[in-house]
Amino acid sequence: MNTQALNTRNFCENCALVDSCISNVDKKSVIGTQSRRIYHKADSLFSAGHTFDALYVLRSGSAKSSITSRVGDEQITNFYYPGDLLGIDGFDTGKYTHTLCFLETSSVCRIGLGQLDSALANSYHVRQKLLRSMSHALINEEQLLLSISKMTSEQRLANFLLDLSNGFKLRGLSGKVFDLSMTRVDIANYLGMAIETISRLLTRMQDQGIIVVQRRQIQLLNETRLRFTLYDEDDPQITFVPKSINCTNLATNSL
Amino acid sequence: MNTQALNTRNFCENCALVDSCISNVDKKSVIGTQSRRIYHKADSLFSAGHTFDALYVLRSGSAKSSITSRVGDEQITNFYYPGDLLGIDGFDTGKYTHTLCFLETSSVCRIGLGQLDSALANSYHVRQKLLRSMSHALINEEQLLLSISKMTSEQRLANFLLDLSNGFKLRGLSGKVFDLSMTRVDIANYLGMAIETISRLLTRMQDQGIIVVQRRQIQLLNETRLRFTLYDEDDPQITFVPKSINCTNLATNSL
DNA sequence: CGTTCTATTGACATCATTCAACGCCGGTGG
DNA sequence: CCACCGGCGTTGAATGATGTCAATAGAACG
Repeated sequence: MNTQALNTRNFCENCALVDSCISNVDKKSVIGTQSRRIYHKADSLFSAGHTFDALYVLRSGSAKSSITSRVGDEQITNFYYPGDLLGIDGFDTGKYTHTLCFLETSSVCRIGLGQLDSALANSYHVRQKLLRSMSHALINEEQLLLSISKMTSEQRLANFLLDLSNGFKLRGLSGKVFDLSMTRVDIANYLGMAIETISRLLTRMQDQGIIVVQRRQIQLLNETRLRFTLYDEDDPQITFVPKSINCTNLATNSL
Repeated sequence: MNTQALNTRNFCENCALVDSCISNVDKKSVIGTQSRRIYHKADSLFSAGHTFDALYVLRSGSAKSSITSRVGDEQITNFYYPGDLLGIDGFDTGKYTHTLCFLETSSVCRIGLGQLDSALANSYHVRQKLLRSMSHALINEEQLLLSISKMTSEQRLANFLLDLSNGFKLRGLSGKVFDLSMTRVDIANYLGMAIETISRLLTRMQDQGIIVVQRRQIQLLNETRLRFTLYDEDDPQITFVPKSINCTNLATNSL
C-alpha cells in the first residue's frame, strides 16, 4: 500500500492554502511540513489510541473523524475539507481519541509535534492560529450539539446542507450545486438520526421544490425556503422567544 | 454590585489548585493572575458577544456555559468545577461565544490575554497545559454528543450521574453522596431532554434501589447497576457489536 | 405570607426509529 | 457480454420512547 505517489518536501510554500494554513501564517517562520502522500477512500490517517505525534492539514479531498464509545457506538464528530486542521484531539492524553478516515482520494501535510512546538514558542501568529482553530473546533462541536438536541430532523438536515453550501462557497466553489462526499449512513450518524429519515426528508424537500437530489449530488433551488425551515415553520411570524436559561445577564466582564 | 469582597493579588502561589492550575504549571514562571472577586448564583462572568480579553480559572463554586442559536434556543455546553478553565471559546473570533453563568457563590482567577501569551511564548509547560485543556474540552463535548445521539434518556442520565460522581472523587469529595448544583431544567437542557423525563427517571431509579434522591442531593446506592444501564440492558451478556462505520483500519500512521 | 421558582406525576400526542421489502448501481467473475 | 452480488438508497407500515400539556405541591425568597 506504499505504492502510492509519494511526495515529500520540506516546505509547502507554494501550497494553494498558503494564506490560511498554519504552516504559513507567519511569513517569517514557515513551518516545515513533511510526508505529503496520497490517501484513498476509506484509508485512515490515524486511529483512536495511536500515539499522537503530529498534526495534519488537509490539502485536498475530504475526511471524517469519529469517536467510539465503550459499547461500540460510533459517532462522527466532523467532516473535513481542504485547509482544515486534523488531530487536535491528541493533545489531551498524548494519544489520538478520534479515528480519521478519508472519504475520497486526499492528501495532507504533516506537522510534527517538535516542529509545531518550536513554531509556537517563536511565533505569535502560529499561537494565534492554533488556538483559534481549536477554539473554532470546539464551537463547531457545540453548534452540532445544539442542533441535535434542539432541532427537528428536518431542521438538522437543512442546517447541514446550508453549512456544506457555505463551506463550498468559502472555498470558492459553487454553493448551489455540490456533491456530498459522504454516504447517507455518515450523514445520519453525524446528525444523530436514521438513514431512512434522511432519505425521506431529502425526497420531501425535493417534492417541495427546495432542492434537487441525484444520488450524491445536491442542488439548492430555494435557499431562502431552506433557511426558513430552521425557524419554527408553523409560525410565519418569526417569534423570538428567548427561552432563556436562568442567568442574570449582568455579565460584569473583567473585574 | 461591586460591594462584594474584592480580592486582588498578583500571584496565586498559595492557591489550593496550585499543581493543576495553568498559572502554576511552570514553577519557574508563574502567571500573574488578577481580580479574584466573589460571584453569586446567576451572576455571569461573560456573555456571548463580549470582547474576549481573558481566560479564567474557576477557584471555587460551580458554573455552566451555554450557547444560543439564532432562533433563541439555548444549549448548556458544560458544567464547571474548581480547577476548570473558562473562556477558551473566545480565541476563535475574539469575542466570547459562550455565556458563562455561576450556579452558586463562586470565585475565579483571571488571566489576561497579554500575560497568557507571554507565558505561552516562554514556557513549554504552559503551552502543553493550555493545548491539553482545550483538547480535553473538545473531547468532552464530543462525548456529550455521542451520548445525546446514541443513548436512551435513561443511559444519558446514568452517564451524567457517573460523570459527576467521578468529578467529585477526583476532587477528593464523596462520589457516593453529593449535591447537584444545577436545577433539573439545567440537566434537562444539557442532556437534551424534557425536565419531566428527568424527574420520572430519577424516581424510577430510586424505586429500583439504585439511587436516593432528595431534592438536589443524590446518593448512589448501587454504582454497578448504574454503570450497567449504560450497556444494552436487555442483553445481560454484553454484546460488543462494533457497529463500525466503513473505514479501513489500516491507520497507516505517519509514514 | 403570598408569589415565584422548582419539581413531581398523569394522560395524551407525535416524531422518529425499527423492521421489512425492494430498486439501483457498480464491480467482479464466468 | 451478461449474470450475480453487495453496498447504497428509497419507501411503506407499525411501534414506541419521549415530548407536550396540565394540574399540583413544596421550597425559596422577598
